[in-house]
Order: sequence, then C-alpha cells, then structure tokens
Amino acid sequence: MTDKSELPMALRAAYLALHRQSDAQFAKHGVTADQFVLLATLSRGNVLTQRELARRMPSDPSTVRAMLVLLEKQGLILRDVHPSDSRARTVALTPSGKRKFRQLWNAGESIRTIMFTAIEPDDAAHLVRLLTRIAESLNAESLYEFNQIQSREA
Amino acid sequence: MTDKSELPMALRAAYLALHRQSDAQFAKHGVTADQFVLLATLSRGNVLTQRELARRMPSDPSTVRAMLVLLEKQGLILRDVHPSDSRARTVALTPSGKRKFRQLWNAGESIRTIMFTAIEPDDAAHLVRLLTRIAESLNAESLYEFNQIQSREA
DNA sequence: CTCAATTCATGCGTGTACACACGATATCAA
DNA sequence: TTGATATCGTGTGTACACGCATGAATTGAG
Repeated sequence: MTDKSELPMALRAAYLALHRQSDAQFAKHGVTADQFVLLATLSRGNVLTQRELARRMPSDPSTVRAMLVLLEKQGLILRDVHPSDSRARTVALTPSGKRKFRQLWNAGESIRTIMFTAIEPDDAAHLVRLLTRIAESLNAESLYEFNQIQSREA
Repeated sequence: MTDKSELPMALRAAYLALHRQSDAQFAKHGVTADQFVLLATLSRGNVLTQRELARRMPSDPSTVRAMLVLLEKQGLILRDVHPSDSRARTVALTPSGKRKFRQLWNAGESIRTIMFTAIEPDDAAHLVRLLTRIAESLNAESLYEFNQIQSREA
C-alpha cells in the first residue's frame, strides 16, 4: 500500500519539473511557460474576453490581467473594448503574437516528446483521463459540504 | 489520437486545482499549501540542512529560505548552526510545529480522499508511477543535448 | 422603469517559483 | 600551506498564483 500523500506529492513534483523545463526552454524566446499557455489558449480561441480566457487556461482573472499587460507591451496581444458589453474587454493575438506562438510551439516540442517517451504510448491517453478527472473532482464544489459529511460521520 | 499538448495542460490543470483547494483548506490554520509540503518534508526528515530540505520538496533553495523566514516567525520551525559545517544551517520542527503539522494532516484528509475517489483504486499507484517517471525524465538532464539531437535530425 | 443582484475589469497585498550574484566557508590539489 | 573550485546561505529582481475590495456596466424581477 502506498502512502496516501504520494499522489499529491508526485503531481506537484511532475508539474514543477514541467514548469521549470518549459520556462528554461521558452526563455530563449523571451516568454515564460505560463505566457505560452495563455498564447496557446488565445490561439485556439481567436477572440475572447479576459474572463473567458482565464476560465480556459485555467487561471485567476487577476493573474491573467497582469500577464496581458506584459504581453501587450511586447506587442503579442491586443485588447479592445467588447462590442456589446462595455464592461468587458476582448483579447486577441496580434500577427506578431501568432508568429511568436508558432516559434514557441516548435521550441516546446522537445519537452512534449520527453514526456511522451517517458511513458508507454497507451498510458498517455489514460494519464490525461485520470488527471482530468482529478481536476474536475477538486474543482467540482468547494470542500465545504464534503467537510460537513466527514464531521458528521466522525 | 489526442493532441500532444493535452498532457502538459492536463497536468497543469490538475496541479493548480490541487493547489487551490489545498490553500483554501489550510488557510483556516494559517498556513499555505506549500508551507504544508515543507512541514511534511521536515516531519519525515527530522533535521535537515536548508539545501537538503529544498532538494526533497522539491523547490528552489532561495524559495525555501523565504518560506523558512515566515515559518520561523510563526514559531513552527527553528534554524540552528550546523554542528560541523559552518556554512550550513539546520532546520527542524518545533513542538508547536509538530502539533500544527498533525492538525494540517487531518485537515488535508478530505482533499486526499477526493483525489482517490475520483479514480479507480488500481489507478492510484499507476498514476503515481507515471507522474514520477515524467518528473524524472524532465529533470534528468537539461534539454541541451536533446535539442542538439533534434536539430541534427532536422 | 427601478432597484437589487450579478458580472466585468482593475488594483493591492501576500506567498511561491526561479535565476543570478554575492560573501563566507569547505574541500581538494599542488 | 596556498590557491583554485565547489557548496551553503543570503539578498534582489521578475513573474505567477490567488484572495479580496472597488467601481462600472449588465441583467432580471417587480
């Protein structure tokens, strides 16, 4: 039987390793690992509100805003007023941002390859499924009700 | 065939979800998710140098130092001079730190349970193995040589 | 139409992640 | 023993993660 805290720790270790390597790899191109995630999300979404962009990353809206300010300075993204909702702002890649993203995608290939070759081919899809399920369960509801149930049982 | 970027993204999403929920859960006890990791590592190691503590977490030594300063203010850990190496400092839990860690361990039970019930029992050990293998591969060597090989093949 | 509730972006504060440079000590070689 | 090299902790700087508060705009109920 494995220690019950191994899974959280292994998840943490794997993510931090990925993040470190990604940062090192993308630094040559002047962006960070998380900026790559943002650009990739934008690349799929075309034009999004800041809120929707944050939801898809997923990251906190205030975090995303700070990143957008930096990326806007580098000319990689552009923010505009929303056509129908004047509270919101739309975000999109500039042509320069699209070019940059293509470069970054290639630069990240080695990392994706390392991850895939570290496991059996069949395990990749399985792993994604498990991780997704865990993320959904953790996000599902706040732990409030869960704690209630546990304390009732105790 | 699944998109090759799904695995990194799923890993990121799962970790961030875990981190968010842990922070929320531990905040009631006045500590953060990462401080919990540090305390847990210390709890297993008894007395460690800052360097060794960082290696085991795993985290950057300068990050660990900042965390230790905060934890020392709260009286949860104590730093001393190393008996034989005057460059190093030893770190250990105070009695108060040990008590706090036991509380935190219980507070974190609901999160560990959520993660485990989200997947099949057999999958847990498998998942840990895959994550560990990925982390090791990413940490193994810098991507330098890997990039050389790839560019030679291109 | 009006007013309350919700949603959007912004801004601030704290903690973590890492790189990098620095000084002090340790270690090993000549 | 002296001198080059490596290691430990410290301190600084940038970026991310998030919570929370604020103000403006939208939405929905009456």
